[in-house]
Amino acid sequence: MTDVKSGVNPLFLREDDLRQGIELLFFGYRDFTAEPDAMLAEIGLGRAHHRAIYFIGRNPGISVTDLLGILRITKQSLSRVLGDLMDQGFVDQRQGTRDRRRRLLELTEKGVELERRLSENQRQRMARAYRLAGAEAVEGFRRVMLGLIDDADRSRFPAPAAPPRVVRR
Amino acid sequence: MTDVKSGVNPLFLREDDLRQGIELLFFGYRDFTAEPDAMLAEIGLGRAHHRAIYFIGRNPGISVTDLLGILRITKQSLSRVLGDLMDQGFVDQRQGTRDRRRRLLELTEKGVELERRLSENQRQRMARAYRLAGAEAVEGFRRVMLGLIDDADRSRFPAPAAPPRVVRR
DNA sequence: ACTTTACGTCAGTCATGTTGACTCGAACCC
DNA sequence: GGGTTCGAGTCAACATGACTGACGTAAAGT
Repeated sequence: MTDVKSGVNPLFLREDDLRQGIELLFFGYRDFTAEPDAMLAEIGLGRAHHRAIYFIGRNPGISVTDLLGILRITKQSLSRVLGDLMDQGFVDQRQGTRDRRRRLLELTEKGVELERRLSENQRQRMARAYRLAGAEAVEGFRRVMLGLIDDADRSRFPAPAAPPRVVRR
Repeated sequence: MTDVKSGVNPLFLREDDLRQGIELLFFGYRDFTAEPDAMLAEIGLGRAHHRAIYFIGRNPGISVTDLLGILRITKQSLSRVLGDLMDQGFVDQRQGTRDRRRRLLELTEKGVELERRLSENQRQRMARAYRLAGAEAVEGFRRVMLGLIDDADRSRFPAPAAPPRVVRR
């Protein structure tokens, strides 16, 4: 598949459209994470801590194994991150009742506050993008991103009850 | 999970819609990079090398400074990466003619081949997502992603050539 | 002539990931 | 009851990709 630029692609998609998608993802992700990264650096934490805090906040009482499944890193890596977060009082563990082997993770009040500060930045950036693009575009964004995600994780995103709506100010 | 999301959001968008966007980006990026990362690991390179190769291929003759501007990393970091790529014969440098301080970067034939292999995977994933989502969704994806990107880099993405769909408001 | 720019390099540090091996206690199964 | 699997944690060693800071050199700009 050599680059016959304006030629017909068997997928009906032009090479440049695909490349543009790749680049949008690169630049989008880069800019999406830059500001929270800077905030985290100030308190000696990194992006990995943000991810852990985010998903614990999103799934209170999640087990270590389930969190590993989301993050797709090794338990040794996560262990270091969780250790930092627990030492600094952002995260608490409690033993599972039904299965006492499980350590269920929760944000402390301090953790909730940090999560809010970090994600607020990203929510605002996302909100700005949604507002600029319009409601219809948001649904398109959702559909394309879903297509990029492995089947295994697609189920984390149920179809919206009502289409994500942009509320006029 | 117990999502006790308190009622009113100071933003104009529902909290959950924004969170879903954040998560789509996280999972999408994670899955988008996983396979090329695995290929790179086999030849002792990493994601940083892929990024350099990609943008050199995309901008043949780009200067080191310009590449730094795209990647937003330090010259020391890029230097290591470029060194690896030049040692292994994926990238060539030539001196600028107008400005002889500049080192203009280009992929060798071997570099082009590697870039093709790596990005082919991502192009196919992107093509699949585009096909599943449909043409209209692709435009929406483009618009939302653009909104996530810092103003400074927005200009890298000119409006699509085909239907210059003017959206007001 | 002086300053700035483009690039490179040396040296040290940090964050985040990896493999592999091992322990411990709880749960599961025959 | 006993053996095995599972969830979690730990120790050790290592790779990668980022960072800061300092310094050097050559070319271009003023």
